[in-house]
Amino acid sequence: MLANDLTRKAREHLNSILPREFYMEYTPIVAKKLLGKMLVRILPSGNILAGMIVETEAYRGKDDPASHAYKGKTHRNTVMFGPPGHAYIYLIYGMYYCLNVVTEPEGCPAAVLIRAIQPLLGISEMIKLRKVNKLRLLTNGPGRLTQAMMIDKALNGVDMTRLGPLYITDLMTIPDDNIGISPRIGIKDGKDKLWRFFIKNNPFVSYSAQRK
DNA sequence: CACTAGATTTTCT
DNA sequence: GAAAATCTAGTGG
Repeated sequence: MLANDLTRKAREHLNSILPREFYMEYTPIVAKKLLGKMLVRILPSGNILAGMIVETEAYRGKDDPASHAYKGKTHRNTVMFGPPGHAYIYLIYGMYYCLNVVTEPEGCPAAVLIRAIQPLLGISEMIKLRKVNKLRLLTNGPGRLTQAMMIDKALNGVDMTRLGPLYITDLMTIPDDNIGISPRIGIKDGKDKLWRFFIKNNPFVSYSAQRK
């Protein structure tokens, strides 16, 4: 789709918020369904930032050794045990934040990590926040997109099914043919599970070698 | 483009 | 005290 058409479509869908039921299903299914949806961030200044989700990973509970919830509830992962549709945000490697959406019914710990987006609205603002000049490096990684959208622990627990500082809307549905699947990135255990999903050949997917 | 060392600090054992 | 769902900047092809 042409860049101009995408931008117009983004503006048209700013208020088509995904309902809580969207997140109730088995997490890998939700992770796949989130491709093509739009992450929207309203800054304290009122500026609107938005981008299409192009890469996700599913994390579950006690059947998933890669998950923060594998060994039960802790202070950090409490949100994962709560109702679906809320933001689970944590600090990784001492300096970057990762954004997840909680999935599956309350009490069943699980979430989808949003690994990359394609910038659509507020791009110049994102460039200021990230201090990079290359468009491709703006939001092609979990730590990068949170920096570009001013997302940190202050937003942990936010309900993303309501209008507010952070939410997700329906932009489009990606056909199965255009979806790539692989093991998750950056984990030690759980590499046998194929729970990473991405839009094939999209330049904003993290790691160029893993884009097909 | 491919590969990698080093940064940095919360979280849990 | 060790590990961590990462990124940047450096080297070399």
